Amino acid sequence: MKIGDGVEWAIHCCAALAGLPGDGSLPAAKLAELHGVPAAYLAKHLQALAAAGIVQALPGRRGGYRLARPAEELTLLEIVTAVEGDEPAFRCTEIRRRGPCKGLPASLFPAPCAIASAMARAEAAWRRELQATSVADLVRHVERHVDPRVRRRVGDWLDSALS
Amino acid sequence: MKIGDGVEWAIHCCAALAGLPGDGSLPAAKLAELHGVPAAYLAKHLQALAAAGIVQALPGRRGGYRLARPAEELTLLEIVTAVEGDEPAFRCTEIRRRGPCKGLPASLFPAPCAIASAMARAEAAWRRELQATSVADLVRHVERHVDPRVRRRVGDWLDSALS
DNA sequence: GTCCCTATACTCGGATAGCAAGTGTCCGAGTATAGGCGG
DNA sequence: CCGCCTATACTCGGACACTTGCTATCCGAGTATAGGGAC
Repeated sequence: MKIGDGVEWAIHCCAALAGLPGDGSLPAAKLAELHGVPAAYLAKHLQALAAAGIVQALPGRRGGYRLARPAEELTLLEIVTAVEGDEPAFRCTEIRRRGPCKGLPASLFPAPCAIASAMARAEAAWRRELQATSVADLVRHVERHVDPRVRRRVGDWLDSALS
Repeated sequence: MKIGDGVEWAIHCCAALAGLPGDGSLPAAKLAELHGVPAAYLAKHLQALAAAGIVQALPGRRGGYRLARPAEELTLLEIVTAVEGDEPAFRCTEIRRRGPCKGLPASLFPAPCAIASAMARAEAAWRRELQATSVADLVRHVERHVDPRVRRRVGDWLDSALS
């Protein structure tokens, strides 16, 4: 089980966009430079975020990306789902119907497999926890717990990038 | 994010072994036939279960696998961890230190990244839920909610396999 | 009849190919901007 | 001086290679069993 790097990049990008002043936007190349990741590949994930309605792509010269909705309403679950897909990690292949039970009518297996149910419960708990954190929470955490010198460094870089 | 098929097979195998009478054992080939999966590949995952101390491999002619511990003490989390590995799905690559913050001393980043913390909380909730279900729970569920005709079919097959 | 020995057949275990999905990259379509031109 | 037009430069969007890890398979090492033979 492995979560792709794109998820981490996407969340960091959303947090950065949420920290921009006013309705400022940032192009993919700048977001990649800010996080030190390949620009072309990050663009791929930003497309996924745009398709999911999380960020808004502004075309043209001075274009870029900005959050499509307030950071307060944007949960980590939405970002993870947009990048990784919405199908569950565990997929029951109904192996209980294979082997000696092959050929038995499907009506004999009404309830879902107990294993699939348990795994689904676990994933639901995982999603619930991700939904409890919003991008605004991340921004607040940065404002409170990140060293001022780091914030200053990032702020200066953003000023030069936005000009 | 995707969980390999081997996890589903491993849990089904543990449930089947837990349902065996007395200290009976079942070889990998029979477990594969019972579940309709490739025997050689299932053997690979059974090795992982044996290495983790979940099942016990009995060598020799009449050998096979049996549970190494009581089904009541065996949780789904242990099985999933044994097959998929114990490293977390989300791994923070510390991209906050790259880009314009590159070169800043590491002492400026004492607390873990808020994103990594949130993802870790979600995974902890996932593990907690998996730990709440034991293999014995699965067996009980089968005894209560699975159609008697299905249980009969599997029981007959097991009798012929154990002889 | 009992014990021992040997050959066998079956088991697990690790080392070896194949494939799919994630990873990384590129170039083309489209648009807001900046400058130049005409009025 | 003001408005319009055009060329430009920058943006996003989708199509194209590559690498890692999961999927699938095989053959060799080891052992309990079954049978036969000697006592």
